[in-house]
Amino acid sequence: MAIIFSRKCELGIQAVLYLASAEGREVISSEEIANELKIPKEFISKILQELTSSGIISSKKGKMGGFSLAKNPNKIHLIDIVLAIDGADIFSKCVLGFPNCSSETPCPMHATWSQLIDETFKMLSEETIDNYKNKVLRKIESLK
Amino acid sequence: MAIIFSRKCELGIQAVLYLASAEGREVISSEEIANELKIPKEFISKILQELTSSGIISSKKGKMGGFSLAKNPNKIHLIDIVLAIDGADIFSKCVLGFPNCSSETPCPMHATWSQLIDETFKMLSEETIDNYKNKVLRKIESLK
DNA sequence: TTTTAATCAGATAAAAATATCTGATTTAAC
DNA sequence: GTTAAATCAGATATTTTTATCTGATTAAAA
Ligand code: SF4
Ligand code: SF4
Repeated sequence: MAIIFSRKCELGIQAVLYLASAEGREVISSEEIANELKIPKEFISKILQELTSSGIISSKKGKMGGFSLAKNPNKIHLIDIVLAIDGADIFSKCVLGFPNCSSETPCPMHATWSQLIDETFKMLSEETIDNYKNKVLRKIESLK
Repeated sequence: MAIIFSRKCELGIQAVLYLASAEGREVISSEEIANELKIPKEFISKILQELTSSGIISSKKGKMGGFSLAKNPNKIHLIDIVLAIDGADIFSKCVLGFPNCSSETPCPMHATWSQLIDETFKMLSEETIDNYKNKVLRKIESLK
């Protein structure tokens, strides 16, 4: 189903981007996020909880509660979300599924794949969600 | 669990590489492959069946039966195995999981990711299993 | 202070992926 | 021809991932 990120991670990124695009407003309810992203409220709630406990977003309980970014959008990198939800496995494990390969006698796939995944890691680490929010907002609007 | 290929696909690649490394012998039984790769015989059998029906390997039934490459190892590309088992989704679907994105108003992730996945596709298409077999055989031996 | 609307936390359900079982079929060797 | 060893095909079981439900807690507003 998912390409390289888990579904949870995909939706986590989408949700954080949506929060970023709603700058200026205090908090956004999980219901609004669910409606905008066209996914069940309960599922995104679970994901938002994970992101809250890892410090990327913050939540306000009670009536008029909701979620907001925990820090400035130019301080949040995509890699933060990926690591919080999916962990670091994709950046370290063998792409062919061999257990405990030390890459002492690397197979020919190793070099190319290492380079690709390193570039991916670099991209995710460099890009802040600040750079993304407006374009993705348009994307979300096109879902309506 | 798996990075970008499904577990089936990982094991499919491993199995084809093992067949390639056993050049000269007529057929290899699924049991031998299972033992060498340290995975259940029944699971690899299912995968070998899929690869047989997609024409990458061929099988010989009955006593003394087993599997062998269907063509010269320099004619089999890694992409053949990936497409046969996992299909083309990873090369075309949105990495953020947005449905039907036409990339008319691409988000900033699009360009970088497209490039990375295109390079992956290119690598898988260019590399034949002939290039891989010896190194991977060493890898398999190190599992013992 | 009571009501209401929201998150939170943990349990549960459903779906998908992964793995295993069973029996039929095929073919080599006796 | 019979037996034995292998694939083949489809059903079933297990595990993991994805999704949903339920009830408790929190805090704003009446
Ligand atoms: S060398 Fe090959 S088998 Fe080893 S970790 Fe790298 S890709 Fe995997
Ligand atoms: S533009 Fe962005 S949202 Fe659209 S397919 Fe590309 S990565 Fe996905």
